[in-house]
Amino acid sequence: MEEMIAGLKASVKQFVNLTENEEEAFISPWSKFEYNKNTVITDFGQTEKYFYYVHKGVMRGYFIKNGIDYNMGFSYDGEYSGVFDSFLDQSPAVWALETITPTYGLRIEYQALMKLYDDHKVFERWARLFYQRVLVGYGVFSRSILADTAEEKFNRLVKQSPHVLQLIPQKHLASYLGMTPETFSRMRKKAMS
Amino acid sequence: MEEMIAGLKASVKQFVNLTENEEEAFISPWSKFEYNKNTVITDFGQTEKYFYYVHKGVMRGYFIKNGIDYNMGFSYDGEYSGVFDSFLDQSPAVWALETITPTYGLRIEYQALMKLYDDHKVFERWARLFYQRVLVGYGVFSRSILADTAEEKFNRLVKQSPHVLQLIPQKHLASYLGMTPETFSRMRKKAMS
DNA sequence: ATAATTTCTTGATACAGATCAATTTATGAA
DNA sequence: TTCATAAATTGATCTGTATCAAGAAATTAT
Repeated sequence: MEEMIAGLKASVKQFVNLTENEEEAFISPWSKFEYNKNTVITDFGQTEKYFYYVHKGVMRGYFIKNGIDYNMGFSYDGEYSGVFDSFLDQSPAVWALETITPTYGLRIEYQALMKLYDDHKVFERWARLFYQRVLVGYGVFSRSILADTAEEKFNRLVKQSPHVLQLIPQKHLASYLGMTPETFSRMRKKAMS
Repeated sequence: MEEMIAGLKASVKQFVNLTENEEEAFISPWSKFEYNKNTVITDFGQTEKYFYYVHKGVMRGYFIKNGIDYNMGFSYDGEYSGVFDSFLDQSPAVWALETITPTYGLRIEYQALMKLYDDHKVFERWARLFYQRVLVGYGVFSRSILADTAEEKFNRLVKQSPHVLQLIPQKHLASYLGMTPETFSRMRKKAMS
């Protein structure tokens, strides 16, 4: 538990510095969560209740169209997670969240986070900076999706996050890159030779 | 000028309420800008100096790969614009911004905006809420790019923003949707019949 | 361990959308 | 207006990736 809290604090301090008071106010509303692998955390149509800090594990955000499963992104150790859009305006989720590996960490409820924003300016800033960073990541991703071939997308993934090839089933990585598992497998073979 | 300021105020008030003091502090650092059509505002490699409020006109964000021009998005009347990632960490732009139509509005310099954030909590909140909304939009866009056919993407665009077909050259809309101008034209023909 | 299920690989074929090319239409300038 | 340039259309062809299919490898459950 102490280790998780230390991790959460460290993640916040990437963005802002906290006084002792602020640190205490920040930590107290978070509670522990833990899920087995392949467990749906937030399903389609549910309203996202929590904002997650993933201490250990991997989650995937995904949606389904015509029975096909599309991954929008993944959350790893030390990152934040949750169905953002549903959480932000407390509306039904149009995409879902589930674990890929056993996952545990800390989470905070909507009202408690709103109270943090209300009570302390520094958390507004933290959130602004965090969302800004997510936005930059989305930009990188959408430029790749728009302009790169399957081979380029595969090579970029391997270069930027080689570890995910062991962590995440290839079918999920494939849909994340906008290709079929078959094409992903072929690109993998090609890259090795 | 007064009309533009009113527009800027209205755009802020979509997200937060301002006291008279805050309103005054907010408005004063913005200055007018105006560009002809097809004018590069921020080029690749430049550092984005401004955050823009587009009062009237259309801008496009784009990048070039292998000599091909890809549009990442557009800004219309009453919206914010700028090369966000470059602006946020004051680093060289990896995508560029230019006008499509004659465009004018208001803009604020990086340091002045940082000062607003420092001085008034409400502007941190405004920015947080604004970036959150942009993020939701990105999600919609990337789900469409990942899972929709050319025909579906075209139909979605027409349904959601029919006016852009008159405003923006088809070649730009085509690349935004991840297809060639030829395919865009064919989808257009198909949709009419 | 062994069976059952799922994931991954590999080959053959199909097709949506890209590319190439030639007109037509629209936009802008002199 | 008329000319020049750029954008859009349309047809013919090509190709990267999807789809279909079947076997191999890896996981998971009993």
